[in-house]
Amino acid sequence: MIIAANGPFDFSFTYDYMSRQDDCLYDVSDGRIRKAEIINGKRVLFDIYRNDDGVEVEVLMNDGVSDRAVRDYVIDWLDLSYDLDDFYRFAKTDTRLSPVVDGLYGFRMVGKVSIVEAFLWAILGQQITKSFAYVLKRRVIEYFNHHINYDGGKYYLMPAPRELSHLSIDTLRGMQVSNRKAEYIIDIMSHIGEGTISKDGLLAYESYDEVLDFLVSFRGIGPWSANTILMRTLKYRNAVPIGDAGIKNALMKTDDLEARPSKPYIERETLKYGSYGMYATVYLWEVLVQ
DNA sequence: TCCCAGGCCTCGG
DNA sequence: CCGAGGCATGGG
Repeated sequence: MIIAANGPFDFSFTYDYMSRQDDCLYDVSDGRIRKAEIINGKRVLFDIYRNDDGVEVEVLMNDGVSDRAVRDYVIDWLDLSYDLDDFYRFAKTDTRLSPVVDGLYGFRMVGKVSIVEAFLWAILGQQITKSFAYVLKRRVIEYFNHHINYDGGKYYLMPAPRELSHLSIDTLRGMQVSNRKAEYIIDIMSHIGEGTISKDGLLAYESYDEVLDFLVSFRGIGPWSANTILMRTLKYRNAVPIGDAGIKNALMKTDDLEARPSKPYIERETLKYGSYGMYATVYLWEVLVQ
């Protein structure tokens, strides 16, 4: 199955980006990204890899997920439906973004389709280094040991929200998750398990402001966490995680600042990007890569 | 030792 | 509404 993008897409950037993460929910090797997932309640394992017309998907194991559902999943995951040229037209007019997008033609945001994963990551990722956050994520997911075995490999699946909400504080503390984060995870996952929070419910909101207010009403979800979810999962093109350490460092570099920029500075500079704020953020993060 | 990591909550003014 | 302090842990 071949999927074309709406505008430019270069799989090698997706591949490089994913290679730099230490995410236990996919494997990267030999030009392929392999992922196990539960779609519509059924397990599936598939590879994605470069194709001249976009990205090729090869299903390796399937409990009955339709091709259409796998296709929609990949489009969502790799953000293939977004009109990236529209962003580029804007970026070329901006002195800060113009050099940043140069050399990254066809780089797209890697999304998080699962809200369970998105909330878990938003909480675990707070304050600590990304590499440590990935260690914590791995510990939580490996604890449940849901996986698909294939060709000698083991491919992990996200646990269900109710499984996560039934974890004890002590179990999470044993994984070196902080006390407060443990509380947040258990609470949020019980909301997802009960349906108070659902992807459809979040997608049904009319405006950015409304869904942001709803998200930050939960303990443990602040502006940064809410905006990471708005970006990667709900695809709000104006979402920017103000206060993010990566944005601070990126702006310090692009704007040649002596010190780390203040929150008002970041807010002012990213707000003017409007509906391009999300992709501006995604590209600014890349200036910190080597 | 101190500061920073893909922050957030609580509390005192 | 705003700023300070605490939280957990690893790395420079």
